[in-house]
Amino acid sequence: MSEESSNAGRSGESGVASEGRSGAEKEVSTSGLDFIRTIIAEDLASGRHTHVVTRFPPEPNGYLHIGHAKAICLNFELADEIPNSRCHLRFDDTNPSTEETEYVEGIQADVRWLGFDWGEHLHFTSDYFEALHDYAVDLIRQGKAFVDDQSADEIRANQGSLTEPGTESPFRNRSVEENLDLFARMRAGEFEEGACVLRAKIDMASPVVAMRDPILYRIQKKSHHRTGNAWCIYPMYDFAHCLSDALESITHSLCTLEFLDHRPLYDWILDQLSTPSRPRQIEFARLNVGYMVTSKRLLRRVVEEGHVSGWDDPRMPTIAAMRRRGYPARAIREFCDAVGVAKRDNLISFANLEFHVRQVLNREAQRRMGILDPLKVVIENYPEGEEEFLEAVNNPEDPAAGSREVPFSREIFIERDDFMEEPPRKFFRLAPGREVRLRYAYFITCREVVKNEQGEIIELRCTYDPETRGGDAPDGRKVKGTLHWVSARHSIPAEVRLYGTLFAEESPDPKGEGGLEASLNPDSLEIRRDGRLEPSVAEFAPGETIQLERIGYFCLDPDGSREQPVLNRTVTLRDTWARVAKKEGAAGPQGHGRSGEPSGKRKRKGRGKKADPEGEGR
RNA sequence: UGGGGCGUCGCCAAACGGUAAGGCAGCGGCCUUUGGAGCCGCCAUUUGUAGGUUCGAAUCCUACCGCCCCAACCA
Repeated sequence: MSEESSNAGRSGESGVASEGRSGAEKEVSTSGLDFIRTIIAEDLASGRHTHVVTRFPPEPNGYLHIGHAKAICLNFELADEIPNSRCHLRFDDTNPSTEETEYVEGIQADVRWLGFDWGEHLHFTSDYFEALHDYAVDLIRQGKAFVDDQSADEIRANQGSLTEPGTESPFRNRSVEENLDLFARMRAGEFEEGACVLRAKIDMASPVVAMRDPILYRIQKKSHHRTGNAWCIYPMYDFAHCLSDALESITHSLCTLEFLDHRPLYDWILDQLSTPSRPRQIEFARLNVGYMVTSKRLLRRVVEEGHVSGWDDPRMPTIAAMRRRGYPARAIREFCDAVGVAKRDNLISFANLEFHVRQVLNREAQRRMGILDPLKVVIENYPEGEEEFLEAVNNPEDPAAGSREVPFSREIFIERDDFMEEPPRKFFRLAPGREVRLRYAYFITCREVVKNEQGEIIELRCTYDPETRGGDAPDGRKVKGTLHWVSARHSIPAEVRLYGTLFAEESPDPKGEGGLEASLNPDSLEIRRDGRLEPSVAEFAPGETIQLERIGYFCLDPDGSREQPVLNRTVTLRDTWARVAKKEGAAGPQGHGRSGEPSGKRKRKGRGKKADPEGEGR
């Protein structure tokens, strides 16, 4: 319990202000603050607290997802905003049958990657097992807890229903001595799993089901990932969580709405026991994002049933997956900030997340050229065997990013859907007889279309204007379109993975007809194996994200090599042409390698989701 | 049907009795060597509904309607 050291030092121990400081309520401006920050501002103004201690308390039974990201940002940012405050990372490891070390490591990596630091305050509920046990004994001594020999079925049957009160256990009135003895023997391993449990003695007739003599301890003869076989009784969430908060001097214990009903129990337990501090639980609405699902149970199924390659498959809504896909940590943070904190159910559009991803990538990602679906172009009047290097800006949004040289030669590749034999209105790209600009290179004019026996276009014959080197015509003539390209001879091959949404509908219903299987988007992954990239892409390391001009942002995947990079499409560029083409009704090209884009159906029967059985907020 | 929470623009979200911020999406336009980015403009006479209080109501009161959560020895 040496939890009293604040990162920033010199703050009041439990966060509660010393007497003299409190006094008259100061007026604080809370305008524009979310309700949690409002509460905190008032606590600070009234002198109730001098600083804040929050915590992010994941259970190590799976990887963190976008929903956790919101809780992480909220808790850690609060600690950053308020002087002398801190945020703990606490693993809520009270259930040895589902928890593993693999997850505690993954979770730490994810939180760190998101940009947060818990300093000295890495904690485990399992560190408090002894203290928790002593608190339980205290409760028994007070006559407020008892050992119940009923079976799980009996306990359930006697619990009553939502409209009917439960009935008291026949073991409810055992003496303190007997309970003490029985609990000691539970701990000593004398009973089998399920033989008995420790229950609080509260009120079987309470309209709040959580208050009907809730179970505090159960027997589990399982090895725990940290305590090994030291224990065979493990505390339940409701008992462990509030006390762990109190032991760590947490001031504001933020969790998701499904724990609202548990608050009376949270408070009851703390009211019965003498703890070093008195935390306050505050509930907020969990984050829901379109086409994503945030239930560790479900995500685990998606992984285990092989619908994706793993927890970090770029289609997953996990933090590890978003990292692999190329979502910048900053984008996720800005997204969470923008979404806000409130108590109403929500479903944030996937487009909103993508907006934040594009926003930071636009500022930070270097530009390169690459072709997803190559169409060969021969520039007839360009000397055979010749090559030259053209200067290209690395990031127009960031002059400091400098420039590079891109090789040019007689044979190049352009994007297949940058050419149309019979261009519709408003199609500004290449067409027979039309002149366009090759980015950073020359104006070219299409002279001839070469087809195979099947009538498929296999090559374009063009001419270039040597006067337009770099992309400007000395005579001032303009072109409507600028195309990206790659020198055939110099380019390197690439595999490009295009991702659509993992789920088919904005508000997936894996519990409905067809189950999980039917709710998945069958087109969530499209692999392009014929990609060609300008050679300098080889210089990027796995994990780095670049923009392929006019196409989108792509992250180098660890599966690739320098010789043959593998690119994960992070997000497409906004594609005005796709919208125009659609509006024009033209069956024109759909843009560059679109696949499985959200179709925009917003089916939802009611808002919000069934609570994650492993809700992320606590 | 017991208890609890929540209803403000298509999606988020401010407004705390003084006359509906902002973001996303969308729609126009400008600009552009990325149909990207950027810039400009438009986008709730009305806050689930119906009453009431008040000079004045999204904010207070009443009733109704709707959505979500709670009956794991999970968290």
